[in-house]
Amino acid sequence: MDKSNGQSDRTTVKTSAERGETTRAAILEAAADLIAEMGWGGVSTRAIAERAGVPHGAVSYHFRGKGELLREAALAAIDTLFTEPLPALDNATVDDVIAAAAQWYVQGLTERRQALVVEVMMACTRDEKLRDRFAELLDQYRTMLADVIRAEQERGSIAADIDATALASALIAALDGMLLHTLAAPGYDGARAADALNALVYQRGTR
Amino acid sequence: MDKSNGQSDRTTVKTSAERGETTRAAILEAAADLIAEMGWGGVSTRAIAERAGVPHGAVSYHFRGKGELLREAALAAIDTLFTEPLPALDNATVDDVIAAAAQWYVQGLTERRQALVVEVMMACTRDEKLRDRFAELLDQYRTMLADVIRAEQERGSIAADIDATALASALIAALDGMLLHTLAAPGYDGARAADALNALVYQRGTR
DNA sequence: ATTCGACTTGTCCACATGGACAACTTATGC
DNA sequence: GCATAAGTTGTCCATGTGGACAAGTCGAAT
Repeated sequence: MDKSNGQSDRTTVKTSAERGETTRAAILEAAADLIAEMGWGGVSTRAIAERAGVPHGAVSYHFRGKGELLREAALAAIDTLFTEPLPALDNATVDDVIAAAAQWYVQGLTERRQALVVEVMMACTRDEKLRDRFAELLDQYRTMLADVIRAEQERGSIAADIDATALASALIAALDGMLLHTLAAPGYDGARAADALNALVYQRGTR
Repeated sequence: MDKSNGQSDRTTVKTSAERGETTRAAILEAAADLIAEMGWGGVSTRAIAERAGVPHGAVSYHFRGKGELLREAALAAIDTLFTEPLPALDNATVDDVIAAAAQWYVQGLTERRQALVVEVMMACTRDEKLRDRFAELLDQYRTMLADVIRAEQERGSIAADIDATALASALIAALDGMLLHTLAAPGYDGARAADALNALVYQRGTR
């Protein structure tokens, strides 16, 4: 992750520790890829190893088991996936958030990395450890969105009599739902749904 | 499905055809259960057979393969799952739909049958046949919701300058997203999010 | 130079999986 | 009655699976 050398290719010889870190990272990334591609339950450690370009035994060495590997890979991937497209949410508006999300869906339709998000949420249903750790992440994002909403309510662009936290919950759900439909149905027009959502949010504010 | 006898127990002897239909139905129901429980990729034909109370070989006999079985089971289950809680949408309001959905989520949190919906949507990502057939269903529901919205717009309870179809898309996504979060995060307050959604939809209408 | 420890690699195993199928039971049409 | 077709059941097999592990490689510390 945070190595200071330019070379990161697995074949480039470095210290043991560095080499280890590199293959470990490769395995994690391959795992995240495959979760999105095949679904949480459709991933095999062998497929992960193959995609990462390492022998199957390397997985056993670096991770305690499949569950731990998937959890770690998924949470790391989601964190970067969420942080990357929303770099500065400080002065953002709900409008920005919705737009960023919508654009992210469209842009990412070719690579299907976003499916990871839904896969993780469904996996949370069956994996308590994952659920606990993901809940933290989620709460964090919900709180951030609620703050954005409150700021806009003070500015008057969003009706003040709507509970900001509840609205944040509804909006996050709506965005994830749009992601879900975008992934599942080829004909789903996410951008148009996003516009409708925008219209709902701002219809009574002083634009 | 449409048998006229009261007895439907598998052990009760009936005609060959009836017995066949019964075990077939048992397999389908077990399959739908297990998809919701274990995830699309986590289901095995053996587990299905065990849950249905039939020997493993029965699955091979009644279905061409695992994929066909899962598809058929999932689509049938979803159809009843959607139709059942919304019996008469004819004179319904958006309010009704949101309320019904929210209540459905809470009620169903113990049995986790709703997870099936999300599992199917994710499976659509990887199964073209399933995607095509599910898209029809989805389109049907979206159209119905759009009609409800238009009716309310004529009555004036929903702002008329919002595109009904787009709003329907956004609302369905929001509801599915709320389902997703309700399933994944134990602390998620779906009812409150539903209220916020309601407030958004009706905030400018003449209640 | 030698030892040491971290990482790698290939192989092994016990087990689950999906699917096929032959041998059976049993209602139904003749 | 009896042949027949539909449904059932147990068993078999090739393949995939997760995990373990011993032998090997190689740089680092002494």
